[in-house]
Amino acid sequence: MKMLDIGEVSQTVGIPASTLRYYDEIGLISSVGRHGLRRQFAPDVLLQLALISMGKSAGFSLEDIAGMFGSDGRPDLPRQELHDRADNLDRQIRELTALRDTLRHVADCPAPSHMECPTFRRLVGVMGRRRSKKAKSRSKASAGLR
Amino acid sequence: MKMLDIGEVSQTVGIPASTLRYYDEIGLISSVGRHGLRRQFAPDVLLQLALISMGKSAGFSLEDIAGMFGSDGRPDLPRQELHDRADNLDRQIRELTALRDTLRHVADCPAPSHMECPTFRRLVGVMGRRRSKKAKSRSKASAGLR
DNA sequence: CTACGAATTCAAGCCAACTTGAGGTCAACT
DNA sequence: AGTTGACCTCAAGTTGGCTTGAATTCGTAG
Repeated sequence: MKMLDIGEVSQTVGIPASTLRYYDEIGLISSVGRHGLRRQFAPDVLLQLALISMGKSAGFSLEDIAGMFGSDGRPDLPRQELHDRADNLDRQIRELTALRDTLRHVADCPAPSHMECPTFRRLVGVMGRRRSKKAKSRSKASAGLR
Repeated sequence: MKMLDIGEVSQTVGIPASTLRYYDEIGLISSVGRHGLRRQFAPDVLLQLALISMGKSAGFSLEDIAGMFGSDGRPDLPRQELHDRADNLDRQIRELTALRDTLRHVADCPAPSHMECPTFRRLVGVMGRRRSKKAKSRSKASAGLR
């Protein structure tokens, strides 16, 4: 099995080696051994890093992400928790869509202040409703509160 | 015009008063005056906070968000920049969707390690392609790199 | 065999985004 | 007039996620 050293991984995924070392340190990824001093990574790490990147972009903390997939590929969260997170993502996707539309609107709408523009207010209104607020219970990231 | 004091705003949107004060301090929102010592906010602030919340959930920094809408409701970014950000959001939405699906899959798939599951690999593959890497050029937030 | 360059460790530093705490002010109610 | 409680300021502290720097260790190419 072809191993990668940190430089190759870094090159490939565009993440600094220092960051990869840090991820290794906190157990988010793990090297399969050493060649001399040098960490050797299995190719799977590239997949893991893609996952991590997605997770971060969803606003999850590194700790959360570790819990979802584990550095070994096994999640240590119960199924229900995972489903909940997926549901939160659904909500977040809707919000992002609204934000995207709002941004496009703001870019094109000639109104001097958007607070007065009905279209703007409607777009923002998409997310107006307060959700049940039990959200922050566990890890905070799920509610995008960071 | 009915003004709100910080406690009401805090209550309504579920953001601590300390945070609102902080936002005021950095100019992300602004109070319309004081009643004695107390900041008074126009009701519009609720809309702004909704926007801010969406922006954060998209991974934008507070500074970025300020640039997009301004505490006055006027963006101080050029239209093109706003459109670019909207486009980035599109990409991010796709990633989140993939992550959501992956999460659901992980919750339900019986395979011992997901690295071996083809469905998993395909899902993650949705985002595999490196985008042109010019991404981080300006503010870093747009690429969801934080 | 030696030099090179890529990797290593470890401690310290940095930034954003808040939070906390001490001590003070003020409006409204009794 | 006095008490209450929500608000205020300002400085300092905290957390997460890295980055930086100095001193060191290797493997490989010449």
